[in-house]
Amino acid sequence: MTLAETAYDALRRDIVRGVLAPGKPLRMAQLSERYGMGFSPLREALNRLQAERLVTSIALRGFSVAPLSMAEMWDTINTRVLIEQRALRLSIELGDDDWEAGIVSALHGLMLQSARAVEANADEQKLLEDRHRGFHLALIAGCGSSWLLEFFQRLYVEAERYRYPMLQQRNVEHHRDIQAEHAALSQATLARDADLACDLLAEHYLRTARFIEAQMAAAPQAQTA
Amino acid sequence: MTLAETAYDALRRDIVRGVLAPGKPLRMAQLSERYGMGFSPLREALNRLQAERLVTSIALRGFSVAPLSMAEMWDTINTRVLIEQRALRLSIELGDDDWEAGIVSALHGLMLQSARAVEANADEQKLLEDRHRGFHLALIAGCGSSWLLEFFQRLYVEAERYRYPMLQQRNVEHHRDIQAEHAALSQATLARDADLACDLLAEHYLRTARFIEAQMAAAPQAQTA
DNA sequence: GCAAGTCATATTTTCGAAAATAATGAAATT
DNA sequence: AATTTCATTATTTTCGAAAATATGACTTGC
Repeated sequence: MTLAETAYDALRRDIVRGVLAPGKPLRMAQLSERYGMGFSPLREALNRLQAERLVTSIALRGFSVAPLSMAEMWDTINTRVLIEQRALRLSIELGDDDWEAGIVSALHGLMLQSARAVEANADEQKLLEDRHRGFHLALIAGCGSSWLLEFFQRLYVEAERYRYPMLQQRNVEHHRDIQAEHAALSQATLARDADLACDLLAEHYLRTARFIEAQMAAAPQAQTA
Repeated sequence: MTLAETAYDALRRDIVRGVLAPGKPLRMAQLSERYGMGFSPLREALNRLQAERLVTSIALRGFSVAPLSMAEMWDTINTRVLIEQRALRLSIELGDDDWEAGIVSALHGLMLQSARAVEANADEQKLLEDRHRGFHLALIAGCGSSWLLEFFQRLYVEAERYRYPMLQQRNVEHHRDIQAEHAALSQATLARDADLACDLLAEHYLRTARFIEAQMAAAPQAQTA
């Protein structure tokens, strides 16, 4: 892997996890020391991240971590529902045996990890997050549209920034609820019931959004610092 | 404007217009001479373009112009219809006086330019293209969603790559048809008839796509070279 | 004849310094 | 006291060369 790719991954992770707080200016000298490399690979990573809206920049005044806001969170969730409902319908219509197998496998992996993650360390957290994305990706992987899949990835990362504080929670009941939703969603999808699956998907995301909004209202400084 | 921004604009224009053919490898030394600058600003531009899918890259093997295909054109058009129909419905629901004024103004400018562009030089072509994007943007500018607006921009640029050969045509009848569609679309939107406006929008894009497909079948080497 | 290894060349990637620009603060002016 | 000017410092942006890696031709052994 090149240094630029290393920088991209590291910056992305640190931004999503809030280690680099929203709005924080990213100075080249500082980043160079933090990640142990010269300016070139860092600029390269920052430019990619800017195109993905995780970073903002003004010419000759440098980069900073993109800010967060409740309005943007709702926009992200609503757009996500639009994109994923369409992709899910297409997958249900077009999906083949491999697509079905992918869902079963992803759900299985997610359940295993989810059971373990309540008492988790950082590595297990990351694995759970990967499996979670893997599951939602598996649902729509049969849609046949590279644009829908790309927009899914973009919106997933953005949503992850808002979801991160929630992931830190070790609430057993909450984990169990989410697992049940995943199972129901997977079941409706495999039964090729598009209307039901789309409803469950929307409800799944809206529930999360409402939860985050409530949490944010209680402790707004956590993320929008 | 920084050199990196200059490079970004120039590369983008040359890719969209097919001056740099799809699939063509982009060698740093070559680009450096062509655009009269060092590697740094070029890499910066290429990274942004890669994130926007106008350019592909493989680590240590450099960049190349992203390829075109009929399958991808249809994916682009279909996704565009999804995004813009949603954005149009939201605009019709939420749009204020400024939004309405923007549509009237954009349509007016487009008509003026369109009448002139049949006998056009390169500058008028570019102005027409800007006005065309301006009009479609004006229709959905009231939607209140930065994600929908960003995806609109992304898909517009991609579609422009396919549409470019068509733009070269000096067919008066064809221009008149397109103008009529724009007028009808604008009218339905301002009348707040969401269902009709969405139908007209979809038909507008599908007609273009079918036209391009027919043209491509007749002379496939023009773009997919 | 053909695969695997080896060297020379072409190309990308990275660094470190120089150039260009912005931010800061002190002195001068109104 | 407030504003402007100007130098100083901090920071980004760009360049040119060095390092790292890929490519392709050529040889060698089978």
